Amino acid sequence: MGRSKFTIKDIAKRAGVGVGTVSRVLNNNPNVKGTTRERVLKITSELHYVPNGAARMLVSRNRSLSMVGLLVPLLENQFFYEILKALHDRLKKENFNLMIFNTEEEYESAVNHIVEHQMAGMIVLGDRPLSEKDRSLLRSHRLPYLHVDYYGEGINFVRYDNYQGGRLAADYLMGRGCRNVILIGEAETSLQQKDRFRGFADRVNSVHYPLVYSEINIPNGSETYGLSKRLMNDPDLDGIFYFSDEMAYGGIQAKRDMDSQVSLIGYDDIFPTKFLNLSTINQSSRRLGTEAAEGIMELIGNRDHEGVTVQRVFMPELIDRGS
Amino acid sequence: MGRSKFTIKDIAKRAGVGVGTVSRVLNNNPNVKGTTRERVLKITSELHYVPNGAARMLVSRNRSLSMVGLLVPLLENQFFYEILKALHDRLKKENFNLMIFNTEEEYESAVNHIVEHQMAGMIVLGDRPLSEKDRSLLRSHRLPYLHVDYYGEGINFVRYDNYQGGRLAADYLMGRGCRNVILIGEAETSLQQKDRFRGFADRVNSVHYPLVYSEINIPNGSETYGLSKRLMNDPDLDGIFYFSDEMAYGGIQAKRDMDSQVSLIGYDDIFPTKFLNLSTINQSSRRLGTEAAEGIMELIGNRDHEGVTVQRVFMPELIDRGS
DNA sequence: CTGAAAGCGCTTACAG
DNA sequence: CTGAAAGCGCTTACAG
Repeated sequence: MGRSKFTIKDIAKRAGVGVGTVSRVLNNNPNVKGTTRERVLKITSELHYVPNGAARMLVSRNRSLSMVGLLVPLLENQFFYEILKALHDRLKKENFNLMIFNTEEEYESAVNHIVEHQMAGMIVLGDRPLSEKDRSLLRSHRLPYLHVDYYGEGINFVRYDNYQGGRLAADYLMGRGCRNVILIGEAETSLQQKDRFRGFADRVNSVHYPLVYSEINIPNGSETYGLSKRLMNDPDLDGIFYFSDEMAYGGIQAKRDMDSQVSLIGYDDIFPTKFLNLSTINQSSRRLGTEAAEGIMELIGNRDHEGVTVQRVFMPELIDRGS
Repeated sequence: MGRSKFTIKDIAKRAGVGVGTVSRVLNNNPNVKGTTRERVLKITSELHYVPNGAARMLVSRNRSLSMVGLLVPLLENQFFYEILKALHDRLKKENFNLMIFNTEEEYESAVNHIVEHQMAGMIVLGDRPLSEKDRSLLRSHRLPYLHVDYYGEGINFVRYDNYQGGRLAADYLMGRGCRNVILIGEAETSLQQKDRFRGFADRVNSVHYPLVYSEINIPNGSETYGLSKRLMNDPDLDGIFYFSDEMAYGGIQAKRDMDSQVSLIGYDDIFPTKFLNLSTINQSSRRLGTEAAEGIMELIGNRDHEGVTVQRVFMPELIDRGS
C-alpha cells in the first residue's frame, strides 16, 4: 500500500540502476538485460508505480497524441448521442481516445484546452462555426479539425444533405394530398433547420403543387404536445413537418389523443421513432459518426500535407410509416 | 500566421523580459507593471501563443486538476446518456471537465490513463466492479472514484434502489390482475437486472398472490418485437415486465399490432417512453447524474481525509400509463 | 547492456 | 516590479 507518488528515481534507486534503464524498461526498449528488466518490473508493480503523463508528454514532443477533442452541445437531441457512440467506436479501433467538451455557450475555452494539451485533432458537432480567433489558433498549431453537420467553403466536414431531406418531406406530404401544412421548428434556428425548411419550400414550389405552408418556431427543447393539439383543431390543417423526431413525438401523441387525420413527418429516425410509427427522414447517426472518425484520422495522418480536405455529404432517405 | 510552436522563451525574448515575467503575466500575477503586461500580452496574442499544458501540469503539482474521468459502457442504453448530460452540467458549474472512456471490455487501460494524467477523480457508470489491481492503484494514488448504479461495502456510489423498483413493477401487474407473467431481461445479466427481478419475485411471494412468473433472457441489444409477438400468442399470458424501456418498446409495438390485452411495464422512464404510453418505473437520470457529480466533487475535496464515504440510494417511482 | 547528463516548457521562491 | 536559477519527472542521444 504505497503512501504516495513514486517517481522513476525511486524505482531506479531501489532497483540499483539508473533512471535511463528504468525508462527503457517502461518503454519496452529491447536493449535491457532480462534479469534487469524483471527486477525493475517487480518493483514498479509492487509500488503501483505509474509514470507521470505530463512529464512524458512534455519530453516526447514527437509522440503522436492519441486524443481527439469533441465539442458537443450535450443538451441537444438524442441524435448527437447516437453519433457520439459511433464516433467513439470507430476511434477506439485505432486507439484514439475521446475527450468531450460541452459547448453550449462558447467554444473558446474548449479550443484552448485542446491546443494546450496538444491533442491530435478536434471534432465539432452541431451547426455553429468556430470564431476567426479559434480558427487561426488551430491553424497556427496545425491542429486538424472537422465539423459534423456544419459546412462551408474550405472547411472540413461530414454531413447529411438537409436540403434534400426537406424535399423528401415535401414529397411525403404532397403524396398524401396535403394542402395546408405547418412546419414546426426551433426558435433558435439552426443551419439544419433552414436547409430542411428551404428544401421543403423549394420542392413544393418547383412542382407548382397547391400547398400552403407556414412556419412556427418554438423555444428549443419545449414540448410540442399542446401546440400540436391546438393546431389540429383547425379543420383545414392536414399536415405537419417537424424539424426533428423528438419534436414530432408530442405531435404523434396529440394525433392519437385527438383521433386526428393530420399527416405527420419528423426528421432523424432515431431509435425510438419506429415504435411510434412515425414517418420520418432517415439519416444514419452511425454512418455520420463513423465517417467523422475516419475523416479526422485522415486529417491527422496528413497533418503536414497542405490542402488535404475532407468534405462528405450523404443523402437522407424517406421512411414511410404512414403517419 | 505563426508557423509552429512558440514557447515562453520566444515570448520573453521578443518582449525583452525574463521568462518568469511572462509566466507571471500569463498567470495573472498582480506583481507586474501595467506596461510590461500589455507588451507581453500583445506578443502572445500576435503569435497565437498557448502555454504547453504538459509542462504546466508537470511543474504545478499542487494545482488541483479539473479533470474527471468517466468510465462508461457507451453502447448501453439511453439512460446512460441522460445521466451523462446531467453529470456534465453539474460538473461544468464547478469548472470540472469530463473525459470519457469507453469500457466495454476492460477498465485497466482507462484507469491507467486517469492515474497517469493525475485526474482529480473518476466516475464509473454501470454495474461492473473494478479489479483488485485497479482499486489498489487508485488507492495508492489517492485518486477518489465513485460508482453509479453499482454498489458494495466500503465503496462510494450513488444509485437507485432496483430491488424496490422490481417490487413496484410487481405491484403494478398484480394491480391489473395478472396471473401469468414473463420477465424479459438481458442474457448478460447485470446487477440491476438481478435486483429488479428479485424485487419482483419477493413482492409477489410476500403477499401470497397467485402469480406464476418466469424469466427469459435474450442477447443484449436484440429486438424484442418478434419475441413479444410470439409470447402474446399464448392466451394465458397476461403480463410482461421488461428490464428496460428500450426493451419494452418492441413489446408495445407488438401489443398494438396484435391488439393484445397483455399488461406491459418497462423500467427507466427515459424521454420517449411517455409518448408510447408505456407504464414504467421512473428513476431520474438527471438526479442520478447530478448527485454523482456532487458526490465525486465531495470526495475530491476531501481527498486527504480518510473515511469520507459517499453512499446514496434513491427510491424509484411507479408511473402508471395504463399499458 | 547501462549510467550520467542534457533538455522538454513551464512555475516559483530568491535576491535584488 | 523583475531576472536568474532550480526543479517538476520523464526520454534520449552519448559514451562507454
